Amino acid sequence: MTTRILIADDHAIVREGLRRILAADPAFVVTGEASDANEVISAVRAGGFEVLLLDLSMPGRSGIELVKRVKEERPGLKVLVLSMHAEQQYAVRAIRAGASGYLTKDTAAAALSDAIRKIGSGGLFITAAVAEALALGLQSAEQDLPHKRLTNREFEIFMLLAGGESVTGIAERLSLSVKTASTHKTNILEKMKLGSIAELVRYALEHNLLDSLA
Amino acid sequence: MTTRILIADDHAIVREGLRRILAADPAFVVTGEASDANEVISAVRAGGFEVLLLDLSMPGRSGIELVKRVKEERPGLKVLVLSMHAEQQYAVRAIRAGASGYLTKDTAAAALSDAIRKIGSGGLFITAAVAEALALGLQSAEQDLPHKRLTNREFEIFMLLAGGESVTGIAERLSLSVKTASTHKTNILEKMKLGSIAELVRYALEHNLLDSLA
DNA sequence: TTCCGGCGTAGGAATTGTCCTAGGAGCCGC
DNA sequence: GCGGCTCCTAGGACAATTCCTACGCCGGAA
Repeated sequence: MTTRILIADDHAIVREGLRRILAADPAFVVTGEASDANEVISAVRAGGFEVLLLDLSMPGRSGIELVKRVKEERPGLKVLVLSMHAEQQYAVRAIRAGASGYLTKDTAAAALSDAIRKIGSGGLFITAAVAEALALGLQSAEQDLPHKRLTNREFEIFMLLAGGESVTGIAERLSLSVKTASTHKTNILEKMKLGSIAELVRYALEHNLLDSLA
Repeated sequence: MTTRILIADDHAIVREGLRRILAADPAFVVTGEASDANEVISAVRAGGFEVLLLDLSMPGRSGIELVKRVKEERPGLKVLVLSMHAEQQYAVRAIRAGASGYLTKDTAAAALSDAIRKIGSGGLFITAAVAEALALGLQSAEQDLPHKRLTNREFEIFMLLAGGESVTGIAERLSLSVKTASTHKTNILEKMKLGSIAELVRYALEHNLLDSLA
């Protein structure tokens, strides 16, 4: 019994490489390719495959959103996310969005076949670290977007940080101790699972929270 | 007559994919792989291949510098740079550093063979747009956008900052003093007239310099 | 009512980053 | 081949930020 696979990656060379890796295993057959989010959605609607091999560094829609849309469209379809990024937060988000597995591109080619085989039979394919992060996060069970879990004060400071204010500047504007502003900043990054101001800014831009700024 | 090739890419899956693509052409034989800069240098010293297929997917990291080091080590070796980034500035920098060609990963697999064949016989493989940018030369092209005025070192650090690295992290990665990394950061912000890391990140996103980050 | 937990607030100690300054290397023009 | 230039590098003193800890407040639960 063969597993039919759709490869989604915006780089032709990577698609071709993946195709050839998968071709080596007779249990797999690649039935199509997609090079951007729209093609993925079209292909999902058309059907004809059991596993979607999805590269998360695709342009346009943020990758996670795409996973969600795919699962809304066809909940039964298995999605294996392939990413450049080892960061757990992406993995966790991808799994929460409905992906069945998360692989980084620095894993061995053999692991790719294993992963597809595993999720094809209904399992999850994730690393121990991701599993743990998921377990820890599950009890809080935030369904909403991370930034909605911030308190009012935190959100206020979040916006100032995204706008480029330093902790000192924030403390002055809000008549707070620098320590307080810094504490909020730390809590915000922790709560939103972000590792730096750079990531915070990306988050804000991706969620259109900065429209008021030039 | 076969062309011997070394594949350098930090992602095992991508290496495997490239290997299989090249395997389809009898004129090529892949004689080795390297997964980081040190392995590349070691392999170059050891020799045994005519073409180095080098992935620059992490532009900030050791990209352009690595090309230079390779060419210092063995000037006769042909280097074909493979990148995630369509941005011309990477291509121009790579060519100036001594690369014989520049391909993005969204080009077709067939183009890869063409490119290797072409540079193997001593030619250059670049797109018309890159050729034009090169021809226009140092002056005009670099007055253009603020980020093009950055030096190679500054641009490298710019990308790391945009990616969320701290000055300390950058200093460690590049084996620099924290003071040096901080000096570069200050100079970058000054040169680009940016007031904070948040603005730097927005700049990078607006100019599509961060496509590889999700 | 009393207790609990989250929120907003900081202090002191420790870490991290900046500012000012400067030296060596390489390159270009004359 | 000698200034003069930019680039990359960093030291010392200082400033900003974080880390760990904690305390009062308030609203909901027991």
